[in-house]
Amino acid sequence: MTSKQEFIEKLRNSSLRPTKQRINICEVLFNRDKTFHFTINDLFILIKDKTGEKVSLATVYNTVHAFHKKGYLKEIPINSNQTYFDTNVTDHHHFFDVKEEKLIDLKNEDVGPIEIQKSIPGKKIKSVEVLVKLED
Amino acid sequence: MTSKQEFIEKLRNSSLRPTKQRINICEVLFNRDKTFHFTINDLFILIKDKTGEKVSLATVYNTVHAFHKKGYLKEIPINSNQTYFDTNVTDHHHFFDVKEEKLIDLKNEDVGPIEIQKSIPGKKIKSVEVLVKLED
DNA sequence: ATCTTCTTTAGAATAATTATAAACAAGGAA
DNA sequence: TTCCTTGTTTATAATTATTCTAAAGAAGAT
Repeated sequence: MTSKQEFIEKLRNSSLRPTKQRINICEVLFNRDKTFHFTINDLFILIKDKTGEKVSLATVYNTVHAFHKKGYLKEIPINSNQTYFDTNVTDHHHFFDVKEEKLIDLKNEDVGPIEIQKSIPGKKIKSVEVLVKLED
Repeated sequence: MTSKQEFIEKLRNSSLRPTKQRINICEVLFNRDKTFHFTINDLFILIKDKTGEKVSLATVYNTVHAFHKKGYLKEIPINSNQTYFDTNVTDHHHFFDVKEEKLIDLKNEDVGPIEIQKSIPGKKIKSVEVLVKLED
């Protein structure tokens, strides 16, 4: 459980002004036990439901992108009509249940080390992500 | 090099009528040495350039989806504004050069075997794909 | 030839995301 | 505090990839 005050400091330290909207979004996103997978629209609805205050859709987009840029959110590479984000920014992988359009975390141990044996001159590896699609 | 006649047979065997448009698309997609990564829009433009005949955008969508369904194309999971497809439908992985928005194949040997140690009751694994993002 | 079914097509509809520009709020300086 | 600058929010419009629609056209069977 992170206090409102801690979110304010975290935002300040990232040179993001701690607005009411951003603090609300922080509380919805980061006051959780488990990792959270969401789309912008999921979040938009959740904010209203959980905080009782409405934040405009544009602000949700702005804030999620700002948090992503600062490294507080991770974008999950799937082809879906909507973009998925993850509050777990550590190195890890995903199951994607194609039928139910649901993401499930895979711990790094569940996948084992992945050694990339090829390299591209002038480029370095930014991330290695495994997506395991599930069917019935 | 596959002949037009062979494409016609391939289409018939897949219960897809061999129309002029589909044959043109086959020639653009499958008469290649190397694997080919593309977006619908890439392909739309290429068809005009390579065959001199225009195929409507809707038909390109229809055909690519039909080929995908039949297993002649693979969809590559990246978050991009456009969906990427691959003519290499064998089990393999990708580099994605984020800056240049370019895909590069990774052979299975370049990545090594991936053992998924976790399973979800009632679900089976459909595919395992690794995406390695590259930066400068 | 004729008929049925599948396919193509242009254009409209949809839906996610981004841009715009005006109102507003934060934080600093006086 | 009050003023000022800069960053933020907001509703709405614009953009863009993709899907839908319905009419015209082509394939294949009879």
